[in-house]
Amino acid sequence: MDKLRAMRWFVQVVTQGSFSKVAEQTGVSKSMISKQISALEENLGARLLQRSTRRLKLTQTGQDYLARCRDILAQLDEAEAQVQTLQQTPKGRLKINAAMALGLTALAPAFAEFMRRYPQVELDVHLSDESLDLLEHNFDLGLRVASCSFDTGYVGKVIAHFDYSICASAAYLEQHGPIRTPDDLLNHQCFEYSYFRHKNIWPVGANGVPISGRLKANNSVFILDMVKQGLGVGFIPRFISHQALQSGEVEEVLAEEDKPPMSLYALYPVRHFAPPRLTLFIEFLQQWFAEHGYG
Amino acid sequence: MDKLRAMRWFVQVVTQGSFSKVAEQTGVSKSMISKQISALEENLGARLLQRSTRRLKLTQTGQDYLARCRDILAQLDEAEAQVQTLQQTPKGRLKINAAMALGLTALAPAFAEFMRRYPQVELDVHLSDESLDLLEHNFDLGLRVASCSFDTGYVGKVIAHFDYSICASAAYLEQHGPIRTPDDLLNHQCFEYSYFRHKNIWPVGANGVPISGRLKANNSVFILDMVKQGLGVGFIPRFISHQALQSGEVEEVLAEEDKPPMSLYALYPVRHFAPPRLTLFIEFLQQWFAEHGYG
DNA sequence: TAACTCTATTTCCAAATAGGAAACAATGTG
DNA sequence: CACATTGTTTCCTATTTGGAAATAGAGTTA
Repeated sequence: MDKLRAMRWFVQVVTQGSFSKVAEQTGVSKSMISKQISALEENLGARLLQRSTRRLKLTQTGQDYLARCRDILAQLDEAEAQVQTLQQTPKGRLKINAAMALGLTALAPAFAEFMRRYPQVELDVHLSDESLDLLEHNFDLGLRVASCSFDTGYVGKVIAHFDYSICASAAYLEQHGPIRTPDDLLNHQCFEYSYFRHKNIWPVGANGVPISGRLKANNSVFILDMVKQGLGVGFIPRFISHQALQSGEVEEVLAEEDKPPMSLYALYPVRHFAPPRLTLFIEFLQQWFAEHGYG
Repeated sequence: MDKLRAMRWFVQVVTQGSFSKVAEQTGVSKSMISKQISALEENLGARLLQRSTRRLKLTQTGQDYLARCRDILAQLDEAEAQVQTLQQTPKGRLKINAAMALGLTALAPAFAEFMRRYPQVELDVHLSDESLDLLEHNFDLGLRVASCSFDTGYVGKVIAHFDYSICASAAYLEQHGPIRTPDDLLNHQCFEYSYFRHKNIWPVGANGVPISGRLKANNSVFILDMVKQGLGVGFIPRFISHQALQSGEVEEVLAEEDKPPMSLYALYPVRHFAPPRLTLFIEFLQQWFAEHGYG
């Protein structure tokens, strides 16, 4: 029996409060979790969890053992991190969470380059826009833009700086007239991004401009696509619009106006020793973005 | 792969300096040890041992990892000991070393009683008269009589007190005459015990008596058997002669004379937390011998 | 109270793995 | 230069693992 794995699962079961959740997250069947926890209890000669079908509760013994498990597992990770530091050969898996649009645009080429350079490191990338608890889902790293509400127990580090771009297609501009000052936006189809901090006020000009339009969406890539098709104007992070601007599919307007800066943050758990592959990855990202003009 | 077991084996391999020795002691094939150590290295992505067919040498990484392994494994044992302390249900295996004669006589009934009372505890008893290194062979407990040269890293505790008896068979005494004073021994067939501290001087009377006889042996049980068969007189620990004296097979002579006392020592490794089954076992022995008149 | 839903557990079976015997390779020894 | 000893590899079987599905149990809702 793989006792270490059982211990890891035990810790997860307690933090998740459910066998099934752990099974789902870990990618094994719940029968496995059940069997292994039982085997662990059998092996220890003690019941760790008081189970009912609806609720799990740590026994006194389980409480004590849990703390020791956490400690032991942390030390084990530390030992392996140390080995890899000595070996200079980053290995293992990184479980990464990133916002959907970010992953589909700015991160993809950077990740690809990393994977080419370090063939021993495996990536487990979860793209999602829901802000889920990194700790509970055992993410090694979270990548978020301009989010300052960091999970407790995580460290935030700035990886890159982005800015916004206001985009429209040439066809659209020709049809609806040019945009030369912020106030011109008042008469245009301006698309609202659902999660945008300032809602329907675009932060350009002295006091911002209240915009309106027929489309509101929760995904900037989708909005960009609508812009490409000449349906309106978008306030779009440059890392998303970059390619379309290069290719001429869309044009930037009000480029000279000041727009609020954004930062890409790396969030990772506070640990005594972070595994080398993690620090390596973060440093790699930082350098990659610097080299691509997003320093 | 059972990484914990691999780590244990790795530590053992280093202390023993050999795969084969560990295989023999652990009771698995050497191919297993080899495979598991290799798997551990593979898993870590680092070589731990520099091997030649004749010599093993820790790599720098191995040295670091070894220390952490020791630490982690100790903590794991501690955690499990703690669980069992909370549960009050001693479980697991005790690997015990004891002198041959001791095991065959005094210890056997005590061990049997222990096994009846605590069915969850397994015993792995090694009887041998060679004084081997308890630590290197991973013994939880050593039982030795009057030995004060404790291994380093072990704690010694007195379990019981024995005395000697001078024995002869009724037939022998009838044939060779009675033994009423220490000096009478000079004219008798007195058997010498090879490992006896005082060699051929029996410590009775004012200055001891130099004895001689046709038999010298390194096993008191064997000597007792010779005594039973009427071949001579033996200076025999009472825990060995006890039964024969009770049954009348042999008779005690010079019972009133002072003889040097012996102590039964329990030797066990110094640990932060000894497993409950070990402290339980030692306390049990102590009590058992007290109840049987050897306090 | 009954149907329902979401748990953990058990059962059963196919697939993977563990683990030993023996052949093999390599290195220090006499 | 044989020899003895040690770690590795190979090959094969017995065991174990682990998932799908059935089962069982407890809270929730109609």
